[in-house]
Amino acid sequence: MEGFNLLITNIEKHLRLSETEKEELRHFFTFKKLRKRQYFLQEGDISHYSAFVINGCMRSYYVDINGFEHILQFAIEDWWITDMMSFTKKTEAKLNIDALEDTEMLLITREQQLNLFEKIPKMEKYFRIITENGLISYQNRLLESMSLHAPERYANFIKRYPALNKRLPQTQIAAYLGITPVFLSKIRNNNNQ
Amino acid sequence: MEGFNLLITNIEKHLRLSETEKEELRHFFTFKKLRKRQYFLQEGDISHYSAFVINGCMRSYYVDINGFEHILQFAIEDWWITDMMSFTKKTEAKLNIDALEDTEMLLITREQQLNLFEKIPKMEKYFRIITENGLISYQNRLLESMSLHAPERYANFIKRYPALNKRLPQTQIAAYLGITPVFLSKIRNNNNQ
DNA sequence: GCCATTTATTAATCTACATTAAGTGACTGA
DNA sequence: TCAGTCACTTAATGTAGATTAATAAATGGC
Repeated sequence: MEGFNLLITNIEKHLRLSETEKEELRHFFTFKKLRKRQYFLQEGDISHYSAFVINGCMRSYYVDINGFEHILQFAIEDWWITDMMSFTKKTEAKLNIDALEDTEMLLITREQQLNLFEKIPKMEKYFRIITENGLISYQNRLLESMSLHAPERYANFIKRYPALNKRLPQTQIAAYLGITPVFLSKIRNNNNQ
Repeated sequence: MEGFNLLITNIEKHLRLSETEKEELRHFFTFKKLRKRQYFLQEGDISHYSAFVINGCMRSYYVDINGFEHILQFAIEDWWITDMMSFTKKTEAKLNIDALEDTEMLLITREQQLNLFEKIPKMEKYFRIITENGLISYQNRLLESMSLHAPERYANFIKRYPALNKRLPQTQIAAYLGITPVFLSKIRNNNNQ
């Protein structure tokens, strides 16, 4: 399966897998390609899958009552993405997830994930760690959004994700930072007074 | 141990425990009391413990370069609180945690937690679920902070935590909502135009 | 290779919320 | 008991960032 090794490498950052376990693991995932702009999840649907990106780029976002998009997460290669609320509780998703570039990924359903925990218990550890890290990064973003002004948040974004800054259109970065593209343009040209 | 049953009840919302397991569990936790205004964790220290609140109220907050406090989380009875980043990675905490009321809690160290996962593997499931829920609620807050105005965020806060709204001073609620107490006063008296 | 759409820039005006300040009542503690 | 702090209110003024609109540049479909 294409890209499966990337996942294995990612898992092995956190724990050791035997060859047998790697072989077993393979059967819990399915491969999927998305075209640029194609939806992976739409608001109101149930997020049956959690996705591990092999290459390309996805985003999860919320559309407010005025139709504006607010980006919660980008996911490039080696990152996980899903609507955690909908995935774990089978509720209707509030988020949309789509592809910003042609993207390849590996999918797992919640049921398969829970089966996996039975079959290879240490995978529970892997997902606990992934989830801890996700929580940390949301916590960090919340904290930044409360304590920093837009130019500083943008500076941190560049420092943290230099690749994304070059790769993504300004509209998307603005929707991630919680500002308008107009204001991001000013920040970039240092006209923000 | 005082309050231990509250923890057991909380765990049993997610999985079954045998009597033996409950007995074993007990040894992984220590009991601690805090006076109102007493620190549980200070910025720069390492968060050795994760705390389960039995009664009282705690908060975690970040102090920005201008000295303003931004509250990330309140924890009343039946809630967990820690600086997840510092707790899991042994880095210097960016957050402070202190008691808003006299508080009793049960503590576990990261080492004890990891031992616990060895000894009672299903406890890994418990903490995975707790962490998933924590991630969901941070995600939700970030989303609200990006897509709603302060009066709507306050309305949601009241709906979600009616008890906290009555119990906490306005200063603390404002620091949680990311606004000034002055502005919260206006919102409450509906003078926010 | 051209037209249509999307993406970025610049400037003028507007608004949600912050800041400062002054005043009130309530709680605290020697 | 009284001074001192603390929590809240109200009002005047200030500002980070939004909105709108006009224009330019880049992109993409056929």
